Amino acid sequence: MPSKNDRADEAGTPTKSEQTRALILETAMRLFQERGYDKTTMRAIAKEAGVSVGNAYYYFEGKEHLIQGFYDRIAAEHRVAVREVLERETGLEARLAGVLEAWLDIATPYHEFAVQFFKNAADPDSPLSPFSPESEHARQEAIAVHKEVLAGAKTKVSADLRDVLPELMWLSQMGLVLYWIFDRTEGRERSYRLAERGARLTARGVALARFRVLRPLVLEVHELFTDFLPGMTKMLPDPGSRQRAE
Amino acid sequence: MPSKNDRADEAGTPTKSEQTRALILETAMRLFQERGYDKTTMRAIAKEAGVSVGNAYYYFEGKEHLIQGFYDRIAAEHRVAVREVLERETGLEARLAGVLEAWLDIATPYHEFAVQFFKNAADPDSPLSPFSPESEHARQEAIAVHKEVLAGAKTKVSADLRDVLPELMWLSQMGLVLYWIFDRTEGRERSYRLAERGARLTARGVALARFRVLRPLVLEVHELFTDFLPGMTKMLPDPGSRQRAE
DNA sequence: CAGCGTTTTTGAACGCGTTCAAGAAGGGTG
DNA sequence: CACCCTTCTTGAACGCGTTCAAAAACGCTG
Repeated sequence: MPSKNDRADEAGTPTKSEQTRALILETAMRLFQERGYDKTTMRAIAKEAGVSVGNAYYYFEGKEHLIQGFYDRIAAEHRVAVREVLERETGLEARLAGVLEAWLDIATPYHEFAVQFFKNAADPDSPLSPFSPESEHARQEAIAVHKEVLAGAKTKVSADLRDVLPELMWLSQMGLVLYWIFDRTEGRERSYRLAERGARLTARGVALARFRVLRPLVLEVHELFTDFLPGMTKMLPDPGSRQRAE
Repeated sequence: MPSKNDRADEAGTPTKSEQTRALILETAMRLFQERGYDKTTMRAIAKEAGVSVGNAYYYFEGKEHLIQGFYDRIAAEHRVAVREVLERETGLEARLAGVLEAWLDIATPYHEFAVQFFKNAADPDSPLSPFSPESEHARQEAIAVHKEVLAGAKTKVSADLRDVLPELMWLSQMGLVLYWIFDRTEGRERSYRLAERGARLTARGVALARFRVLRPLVLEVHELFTDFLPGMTKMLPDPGSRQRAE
């Protein structure tokens, strides 16, 4: 493993080790873009980067782990794009739609790899899954975006929903991503429409949540998600924790 | 490819070819159960079945395709179990919950392979995906179950919803399956609770759908799904666009 | 039965992801 | 500098899924 105590200096000069690691990662991402994931072999990556195959495995646990680079890149670009949207918009619907559409915009060039991405997401044991403990940080950041979407909106949100809604919105964003992966329409047109519609639906749902008739339904939703959402993040690896809420 | 015109006789004596095919499939499924998917090699399957590796590839396109057997098996068992439930129950909630819980019961022994399953589901190009054209038949059958759940229930269902609801219910069943795959609790306890809660939520949602305030929301949901659900099944393959890498 | 096209079967060979034992570089310490 | 310990690098070798050219078995027709 790369050493833990190298003079990394937080944004100082990168170590030799760090340079090698970065070189391998960048080469891999370039080749993935050029040839696609499957057609890019570990041997080719190593050769192109001027290192040995074994060396690539010294820095990365396996081929799949090299796509983490895309994940980080998209997340970073999304954070920037989101800032602009949230400074501009004040309505809940517009804010949510903006966030979702920004994601679609940014992810466009990577649509091809998204499948590979998702194959990992499908494996609960993979550290690359969005539900894995290793992704906890990224997941929390993504949820934080939705907290801000909600917090900055003029729309009043019922107290019941305020806690769970961001996680719910993140989950439905994952749903959108899933749809997008399967979307073969020109320019992912349908995904954009789904984002727009989904945002509208969410906004209207939130607006309606204060009506009396909806009380039981809102409660139901609330219970469902407080019960199962935190469970989702916690139920995976976890040494000996049992359920709490009834 | 195995010949198309063998004297299969619809439930008559199986051809030699069919026997070999079945032998390979059964051997594979047995070994998958005994050792798990990854630890079962194609060589081992062939050896155990007393055929050559190449022969296995003559009947099945690849290793993944051998898990289709589980898919069919679960579906068949589920149809039987569902019939009992639907004869017994009359309330929408109980019917839906029964159907979902029956699925969980039946799928229990296969939880281990579910991941593999889902990795295929994640690939839009894989014929094993529940969204693929090849799965059309199985999907329609599954949706038909939900149509019956709805049709046989005493609960009145608003006309708007009647058309899309079965597909929606199927989709949320897929969601449950996803949750179940990730569920590591003892006896998949949480999945059962999610099924129960989900059924309750659905039933209450349907019951409330006739209130006036909800008009716009219901319409929204309706439009969303008529727009995107049939699209989902139709947008994938398309006539001319077979491209599949060579 | 001989001849011939089709279906089925074979197993060596290929390409790829991954592992690992062995060696090279680096960097302290006396 | 000589020593040793850690970090890094190497590439041959392994196991597996998959392919394919060639052989065998089958089934039909004259």
